[in-house]
Amino acid sequence: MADLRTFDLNLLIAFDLLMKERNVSRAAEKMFISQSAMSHVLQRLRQQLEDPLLVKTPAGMTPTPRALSLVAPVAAVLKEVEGLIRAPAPFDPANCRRAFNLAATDYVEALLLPKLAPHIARQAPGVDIHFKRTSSRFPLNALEQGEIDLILGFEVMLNPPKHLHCERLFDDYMVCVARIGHPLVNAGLTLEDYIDLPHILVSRTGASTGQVDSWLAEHGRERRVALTVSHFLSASLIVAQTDMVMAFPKRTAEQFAQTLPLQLAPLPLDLPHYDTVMIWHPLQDQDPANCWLRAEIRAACAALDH
DNA sequence: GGACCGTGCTCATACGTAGG
DNA sequence: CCTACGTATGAGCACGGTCC
Repeated sequence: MADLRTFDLNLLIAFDLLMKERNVSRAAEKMFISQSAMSHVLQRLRQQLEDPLLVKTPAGMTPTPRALSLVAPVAAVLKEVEGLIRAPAPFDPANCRRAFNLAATDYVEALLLPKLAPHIARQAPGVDIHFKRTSSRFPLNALEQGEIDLILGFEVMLNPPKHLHCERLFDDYMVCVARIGHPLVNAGLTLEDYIDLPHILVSRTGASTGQVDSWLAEHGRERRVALTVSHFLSASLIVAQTDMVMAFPKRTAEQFAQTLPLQLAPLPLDLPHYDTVMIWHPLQDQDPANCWLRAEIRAACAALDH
């Protein structure tokens, strides 16, 4: 008996058909080859399996006991192989039990989760979502090893490697946030007014200057950062109770202003808009579960503007 | 890139058997 | 005995892989 390296597995398909048809010509037709070719195949099967397999009798081609004993196992093997090569079943969120790990900034988390979480809880009750805070270093290893399914954040900060898939989700820009009733902001904010105010800087990395300071430095100006904090939430609570102001992404500022006594005003400086992107590994591109989650995130982002 | 080799196909035909 | 049907066999060809 030959080993698998030399055994032509296509012979098993022919065997299956020959045993179903018990007729070389009809089996050949089913395999879209000539009768002669199928006869050659049968000859090879006989050599490989060291058994006549089908014997010509007055009743037609009659299987040997060895052939009969192989019918069920060969059919089972072929069915299994067919299952292996068939396209994967579409993702079924309603019956899926798994967890997704997303690396994201607190900005994305605060903005997206209120839209995303209720929808996922309804559509996919067995799916768990774990947001993990991104460090300043791009979590490439975690993404490549499958520990993280998606990365969400500002494109300009992440600067994703070219071989990864990167999709723009929405853009945003900075506004000035102050407490409701703030006298200067109420009156309309000039650059001079803005610079004179005490500022809160939100810095996850601990840096003492931000995008605003860079812009001011380019224009020969400077502001006073009176307080540096690491979270948007604590910054918002402080701004709501003091005359300090902060530069804040407009979308989250609007969100916080719904529950805190905060108002938004245009910044008296010209900062660029920035894109929030979704990044995934090419290995996950065709994965039905990952495709589904990306579609859910897209839908949640589309709902942000409504 | 060309020579060589193995594999699997088709074509033509031989062979075996059953039925008229 | 002839014919029809189904299977087996050998020659030739195309194709892909390996080696130099």
